[in-house]
Amino acid sequence: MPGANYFSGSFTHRIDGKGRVSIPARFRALLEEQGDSEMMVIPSYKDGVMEAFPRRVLEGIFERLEEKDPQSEEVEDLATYLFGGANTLSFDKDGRVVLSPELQEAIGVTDQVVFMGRADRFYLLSPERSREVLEAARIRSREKHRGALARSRRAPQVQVTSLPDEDA
Amino acid sequence: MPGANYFSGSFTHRIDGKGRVSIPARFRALLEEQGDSEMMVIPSYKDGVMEAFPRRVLEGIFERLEEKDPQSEEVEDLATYLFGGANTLSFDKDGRVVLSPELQEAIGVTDQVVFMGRADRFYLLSPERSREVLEAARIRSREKHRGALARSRRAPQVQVTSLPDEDA
DNA sequence: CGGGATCACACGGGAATACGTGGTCTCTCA
DNA sequence: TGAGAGACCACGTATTCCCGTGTGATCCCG
Repeated sequence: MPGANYFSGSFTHRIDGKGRVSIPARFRALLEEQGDSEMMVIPSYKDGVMEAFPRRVLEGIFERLEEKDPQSEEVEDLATYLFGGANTLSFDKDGRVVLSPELQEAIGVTDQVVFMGRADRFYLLSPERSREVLEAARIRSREKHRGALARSRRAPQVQVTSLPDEDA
Repeated sequence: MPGANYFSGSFTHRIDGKGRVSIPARFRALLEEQGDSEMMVIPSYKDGVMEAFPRRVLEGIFERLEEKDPQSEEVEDLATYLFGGANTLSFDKDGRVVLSPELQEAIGVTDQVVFMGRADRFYLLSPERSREVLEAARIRSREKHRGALARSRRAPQVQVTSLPDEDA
């Protein structure tokens, strides 16, 4: 898969007795493409969810904010949050990372984790939580953005596009 | 048909014991033209329907929205829905993808799938559902867009209206 | 205009490979 | 010396490759 730019898809993997999990091969490839054999993990503002980034992405987020407003309190807090709360998980030759007991507890997992792609990052969460998150996002997207998917760049002329959604 | 820009037509293909299906040659050609040997599949708002895109189209949808309003909750949700709910199906040298059992269940298929072109994307659904969707669209088209086809000089009527399968 | 040869494409199956998963062994550091 | 981390290995299943076959479509030439 040459040049996949984003993390996408959901993958459920097993945690072994030592707390190890395989990173989905596709995610791993993307991470390695971006540099190192590691990922940064910080707690999401969403409950029971951790966010994982390639280091560069995390640093990029910070740098962009800092440029805009170097000394603001907001940036201060963010820096503390990002770097203080971050965990660097480097993966071994087999492409696995170790989830510490604290990490596991934070997302309420014991023997399975879900890796859920989310554009330039991905989530780590429990299977149950993943269903909730996905379903909530789907419903809210549908309400607020009805047609967002339909409104594509090259709007077809004649065809069925502007039809009201059916399902019902 | 060199340079066809849109997915059009309906094709019913068989799912083999391993869950593989051949992508209609025309669709495949269009997909490869747009980049890689893969397609992104996400659940449609329509019930029992999956939507398939070239990856770039999906990414484009996201990027356009993100530019407009990077941190809004709506964009957050959409990103989660799009990327978390997506499946990347890359096709093999023979132009086939595998539909996971979950995918098959989501659209209620067991041994046959319909690929239904829809402009810049296409649908995956069961034969029965495809008839429903098509017929519903046809009827609503007629009500709301009465004359649309007649008015457009170049629009080939056949393409949109006919539509029993193009293949056998 | 017809009828045979050729080609493209959908489909099936066996073989090779990738990937997730479990275990062991060693090295390190307290 | 014991606990934990990391490297290394081993295995089974699932995915991908690769080749073969049939059938329908297309082309070609009489």
